[in-house]
Amino acid sequence: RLRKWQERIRTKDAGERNLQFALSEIDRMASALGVPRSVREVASVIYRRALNEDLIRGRSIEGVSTAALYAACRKEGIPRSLEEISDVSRVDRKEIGRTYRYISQELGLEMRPVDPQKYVPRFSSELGLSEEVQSKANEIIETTAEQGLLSGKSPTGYAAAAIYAASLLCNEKKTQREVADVAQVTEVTIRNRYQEQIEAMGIHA
Amino acid sequence: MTNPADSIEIQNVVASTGIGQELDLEALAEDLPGADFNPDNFPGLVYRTQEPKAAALIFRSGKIVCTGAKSIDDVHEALGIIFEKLRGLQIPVEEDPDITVQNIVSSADLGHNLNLNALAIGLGLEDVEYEPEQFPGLVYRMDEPEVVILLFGSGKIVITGGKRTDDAEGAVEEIVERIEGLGLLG
DNA sequence: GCTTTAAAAAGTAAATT
DNA sequence: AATTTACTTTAAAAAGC
Repeated sequence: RLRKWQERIRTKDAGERNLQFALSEIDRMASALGVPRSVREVASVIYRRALNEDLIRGRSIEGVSTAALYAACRKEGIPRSLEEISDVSRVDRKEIGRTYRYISQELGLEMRPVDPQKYVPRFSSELGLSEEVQSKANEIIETTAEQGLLSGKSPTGYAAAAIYAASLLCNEKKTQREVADVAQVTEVTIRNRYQEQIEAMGIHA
Repeated sequence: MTNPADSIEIQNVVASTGIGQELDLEALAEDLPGADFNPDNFPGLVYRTQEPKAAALIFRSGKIVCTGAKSIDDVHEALGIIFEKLRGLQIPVEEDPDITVQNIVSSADLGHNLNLNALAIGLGLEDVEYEPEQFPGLVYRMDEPEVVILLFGSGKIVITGGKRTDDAEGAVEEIVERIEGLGLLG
């Protein structure tokens, strides 16, 4: 009987330690990403729910923690791309993506696709672009997305192209390379999305 | 107007069968020109047929998986060639081994561009997986027929998971109906 | 879970030229 | 900057780790 007691305590302690580890990892990654405390709390709730629903079996605590943080950023409207998330996680991009899809489905998070406009403020400020450029970029995104141009395209590449186009239109030009670097996409992607967007906008240049 | 169902093309058929005879794959790898066998990587021996083009995975148990064929007839033809090759090597092969189709992959064209964002919400976020950051297609799991459909912005789609030829027809009919019901098709 | 096989869709990426 | 090659997703079977 004493053995069972000890086992229970040991198990409870292990579970407690794992939870603490997960929460500290979420905290560490959230700090590295510079996201507000509210996002960490949402991520913690998602992680605890995943734990309660037994979704961690066969998956690493790190992977679920990272996926929970990725989901929390999106839920709170300040998304980080998988690329950015994987920069602060020890889990690779592919694993984060598949774990996110799994917990999202199982917990019924009903996440909506990321709106590229959500990336505009952060990318733009990193590039030192004005409010005017941001408004223009948002206008480009909204208008062209309505025309169906967004289907299947990566939100970061889409936002990057719109910011690049807006910087040209507002005479605050940034190079494709500069925008590509902050958005973590290639210049080729920016070029392709940019061409489609200006054509859809019926823009001169 | 062209019917989307008429655009359906089978792209790949996966089937399984068995010759009812254990095999020495090491020896078979020697006797079958072009056979790939790396037991350290994978327990099956890989053999490819040229016409019809297909690939077979042959296992020690005598069970065989055939994939890559463009039709069910091609599956039978490719496996028939393999059966004959084995018989030619003095390996006893059952008269007419049962061949079971396990999966059919088809492609089709709905003929109109699709707004995948609207579609994800319209079809119900519950049954849909749309993560354009990871993959450009919207993944929709259909109950009847039980298949998985990948929908793209171009209106092109992929139907997979079905075991019968008419599953693709049923799936296209159903998805067109659902999308039209949402007013999201052209 | 993973390993291997094949095929389509479209986006993204990296290596060559 | 154009080409080529390659990887992302879906399904399914096989034997074994």
